[in-house]
Amino acid sequence: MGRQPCCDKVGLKRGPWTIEEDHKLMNFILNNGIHCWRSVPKLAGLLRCGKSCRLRWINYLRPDLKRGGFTEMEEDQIIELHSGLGNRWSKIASHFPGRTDNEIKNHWNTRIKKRLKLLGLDPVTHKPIEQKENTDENTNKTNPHPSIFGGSEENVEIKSLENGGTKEMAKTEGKREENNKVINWDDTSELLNNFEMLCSKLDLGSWMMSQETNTSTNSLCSSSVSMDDTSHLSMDESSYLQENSLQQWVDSMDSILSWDGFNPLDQDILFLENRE
DNA sequence: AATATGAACAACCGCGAATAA
DNA sequence: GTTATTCGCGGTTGTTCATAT
Repeated sequence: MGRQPCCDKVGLKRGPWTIEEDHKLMNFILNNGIHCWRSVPKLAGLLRCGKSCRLRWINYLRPDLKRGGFTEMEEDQIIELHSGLGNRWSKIASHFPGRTDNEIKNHWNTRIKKRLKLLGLDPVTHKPIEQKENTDENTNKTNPHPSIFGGSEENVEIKSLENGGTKEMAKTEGKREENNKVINWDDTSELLNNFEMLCSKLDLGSWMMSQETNTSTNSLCSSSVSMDDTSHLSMDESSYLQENSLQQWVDSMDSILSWDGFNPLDQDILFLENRE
């Protein structure tokens, strides 16, 4: 007898998320927080499994996500961390606030790996490929994870790929099409950035803190969020600003994400109104 | 213009760890 | 201590888009 599936998959939706689903999940989590992923889809009115909701939130909807291509500095740091940590992507991601383990893993597999190969380096061992067979036995005894930044021979300056990041940026900032409905992703990105900006000044810290309290052992995301910026606000100020900016953001998201035939989530709006 | 190929990234799957009962 | 449940992680696959032929 094998392991039971994480959820009853009968009647559950799979594949790419629609804007409406994103909207529902985002609204639910911002209003209620996360207590149990398994119950999230049911309570949020989604035909998805909890695992799928968690992944979508962590990798795509989290307000503190940093989008866009990786900088040269970030790439170098990833390579260095990988040489020491190996494929522990969540550990690596914890060094990059706003980046997800999935994002870093994808970037590694599609770009950095190739770069290292072009430079004659083994992406797994970070050692020169030619000398791998000859030196494996000796080097493994002394240094199992030699960094490419270590010895003079291996101290290779890693340059970004030609046009690095530009394609990704173009893609991210371009149009996003789902279910034959096209929206301008610029607007949503901008909105998320605005919210992030608001959060950094005012409220995200409080929200995250409430999540930490609520979820105790459940970590909300891989990356850590600084609480320092919220410390100067009194509780009243902070919660007032939090509710207002959150309301503004949710309202803005309503207008951006809405399309013909899309019904606003009355329940969620009602919930927000009742909080004031 | 049509087709093939490759790159990038979102999403899924299965496993192990942590926790609850 | 054992079993069941849930979560998080890493590997992998599927889909979309851009570019080459």
